[in-house]
Amino acid sequence: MESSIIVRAPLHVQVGERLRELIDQGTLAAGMRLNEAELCTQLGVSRTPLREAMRALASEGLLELQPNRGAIVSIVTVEDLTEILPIMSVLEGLAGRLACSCMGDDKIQEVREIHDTMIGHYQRKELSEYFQTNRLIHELITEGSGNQTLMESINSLSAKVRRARFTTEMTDDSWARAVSDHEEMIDALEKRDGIRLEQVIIRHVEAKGTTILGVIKNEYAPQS
Amino acid sequence: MESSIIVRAPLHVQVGERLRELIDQGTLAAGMRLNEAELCTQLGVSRTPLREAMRALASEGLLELQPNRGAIVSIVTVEDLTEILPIMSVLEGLAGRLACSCMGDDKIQEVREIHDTMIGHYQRKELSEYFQTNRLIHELITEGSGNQTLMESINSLSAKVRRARFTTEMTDDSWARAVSDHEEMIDALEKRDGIRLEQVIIRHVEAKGTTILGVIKNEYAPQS
DNA sequence: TCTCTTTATTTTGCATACAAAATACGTTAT
DNA sequence: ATAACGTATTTTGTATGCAAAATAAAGAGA
Repeated sequence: MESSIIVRAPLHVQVGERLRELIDQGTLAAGMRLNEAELCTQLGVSRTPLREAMRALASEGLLELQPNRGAIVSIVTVEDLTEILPIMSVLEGLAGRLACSCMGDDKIQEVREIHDTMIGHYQRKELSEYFQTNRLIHELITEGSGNQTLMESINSLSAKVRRARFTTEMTDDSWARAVSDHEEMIDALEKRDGIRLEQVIIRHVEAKGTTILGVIKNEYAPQS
Repeated sequence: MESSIIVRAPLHVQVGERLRELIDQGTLAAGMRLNEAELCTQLGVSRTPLREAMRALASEGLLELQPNRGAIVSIVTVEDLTEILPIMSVLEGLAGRLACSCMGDDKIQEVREIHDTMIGHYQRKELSEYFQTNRLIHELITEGSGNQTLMESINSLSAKVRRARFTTEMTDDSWARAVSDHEEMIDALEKRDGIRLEQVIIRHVEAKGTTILGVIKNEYAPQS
């Protein structure tokens, strides 16, 4: 009787995860062509599992397959973001509404603590830490919806937004507004006011989207 | 100089489409195990393109891959529908809101015509034709959003709902309500009142969801 | 008769080999 | 020098073969 059998995941799954990492961390940059043979030697696998993994990533939108011409790391365009952000908005809103019914008191308490931590980072102008805790809050609320499908949808879209890699520098004004949104969010969550939380999140994410798109346009034309 | 070169799609793509059809039409029933060798002879291809196609379908959620144990046609459970329907609701709502800004007058006119046709089917109690035109309206509005990502999300979820294959028999009451919702929808669309259209669609789809889930529960316990 | 073990068969996972398409390169002609 | 053609090389697409895992089957012991 073996007690610790390590059932290692199929190769193509491992390869898929590895590719995801490489894309996420930018080693495989957007627009880059993927050479199968090259990747094979690099990952130490044959073409079959690599290709299977690539199909999977392609149908998730991370890769773009060009018939007889290989695959490139898909590029997240401004147009893509313009499409994605409104969707994120209503989906995260829905997650918030559901979370108000589904989350346990302890989980809400947890969000409250992270929220307070985030406020501290805001007051000390610790941008990076602020973003990290901010993201954590959104993730906890998404999880809190208790809706697996919704989580997956949001995560998939969220990954694309992150891959866009814009330099997010907020103005004092938009930052203050974001924080005030979050104050209202945690309040609505603690009162389990789903409708209100949904509205606040929708507004909040829409504003965030506007900021992002604004920043990106500036990057395209920074001299203006 | 060849003028009509038919660039036939890669095999694995063709296979993927064929599998999708087979699953959609129920030839490959939910829960059914897929034998690679069997499918290969049946489709006249080797295992490699078949397997690649299967990975792709799996990451779209149509198949479920069990390591070393093959693939089964994924089963859409009541829990899945319970998760999916609220998402459909807000996504279709968003599509409606966007459609009010994006659709051309001619397209709206087209929806109006189909709407009137649908009302005719309702009055003559032509259930099947009613559903068909109903679905067409929802699809046109989704398209009308001009948001490709949103369309894909909705279509993907919508496909799962359809695969659940419940017997949709509406009561006179819920049918009347659905029609009245549609009257309000076409009105809001023609007035390009995005906010109102969004609200109506959300309510409408939620109600449809309630009906569906109700019906399914009855099927599970029909004697009650 | 039932259960557990052992063996045989099927089925999946991976690697390799071959074919076809696309790209790169060099040559020739204008 | 440039453009166009043809060849060589690279790269992708598909098929097949072998190994490992899972399932089915058969047999031995209780």
